[in-house]
Amino acid sequence: MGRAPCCDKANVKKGPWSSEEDAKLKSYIEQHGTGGNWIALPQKIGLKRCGKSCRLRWLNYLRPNIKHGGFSEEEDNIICSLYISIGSRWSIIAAQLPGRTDNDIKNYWNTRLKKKLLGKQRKEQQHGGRRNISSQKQEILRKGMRENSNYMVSSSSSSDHHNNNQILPYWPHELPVLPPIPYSNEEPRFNDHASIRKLLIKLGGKFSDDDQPTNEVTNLDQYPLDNNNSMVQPILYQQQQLNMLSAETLQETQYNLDGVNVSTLQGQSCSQATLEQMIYNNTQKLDGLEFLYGDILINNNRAVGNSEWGQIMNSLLLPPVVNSDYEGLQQGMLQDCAIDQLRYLGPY
DNA sequence: AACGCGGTCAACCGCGATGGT
DNA sequence: GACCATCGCGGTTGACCGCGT
Repeated sequence: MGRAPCCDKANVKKGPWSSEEDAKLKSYIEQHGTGGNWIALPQKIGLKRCGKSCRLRWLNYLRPNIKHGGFSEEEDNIICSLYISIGSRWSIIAAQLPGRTDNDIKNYWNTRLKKKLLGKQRKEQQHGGRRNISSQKQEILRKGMRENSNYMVSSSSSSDHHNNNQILPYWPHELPVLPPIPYSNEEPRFNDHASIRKLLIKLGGKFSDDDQPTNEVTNLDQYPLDNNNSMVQPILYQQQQLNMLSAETLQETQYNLDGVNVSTLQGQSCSQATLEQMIYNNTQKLDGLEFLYGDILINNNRAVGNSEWGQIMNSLLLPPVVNSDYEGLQQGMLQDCAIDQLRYLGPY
């Protein structure tokens, strides 16, 4: 037995809205509000529309202070950065861009930004992209060795919000910073969100077409470097970002660890060992987490894609990173990360 | 002028989440 | 706890438009 339809399909008008319908809906909501029931609303005002359709029309078009089109470079970068962090959660991304709707951002991403990304990647290839990225990374590593030797895990304590912001130069300060979260893809493909995100990370998470050298830092720069092992940095970065999250944001976005909502852990007493184990078990899967490790997993998980995305991703692959103790390191990092997350989430 | 094609975007659809009973 | 109605989200569709041939 299927789900009952939300409205009588036969008596409901579909397709584009007329100006009369718009006017009816707008004036009613402005005077009375939605009444907390979208399904009943169209009958109340004599619209032959589905309640869901009314809601969508209001949210995406009629609502006051809606902006359409004309995305700025800064908005591009925000969308891009958030996409790296949280994936295709358009509603959350839209919440960070006043006046923008999730539908708008989704359309903008699918029709423009993704292509912009492709174009930029081709440019990189024409300029010897693979070697460029590699050498750029090495330069960053060297720079990190010199300048960030004091960076320690403890610097990610929740009291360091201001310091943390300093490593996100183009991130508007009023915006909550969302952490990269486990991203599950049972069968990773090159044209899926995770792959696009990896590509974005490789490209620095920015869409500036500017080929001139700038002082803008890439996402690689955003990971402060540890002189012991640079691979730790994305995880530390994740920790920092998580620490910066407000409890409200966490609850709103409801990050899950193997079905356990992180937000529900707040205020609950639970043994450290149990929670560590729980998070550790989750990270064992590694599906989708690979973007947190940059090249390491990409290279350990080499796949041949026939799609355009596949070719792009393959072109970006770097020589394998040799790390005999990778697994141990990884587990240690993840457990440390888990412990730090739990510290943030509350006493245990 | 007619046609085909690709890009854009408003709207639809289905499903999971949520809240009330 | 089960059930139901509704909400909210992300993916997809299809109408429309501009451009090239």
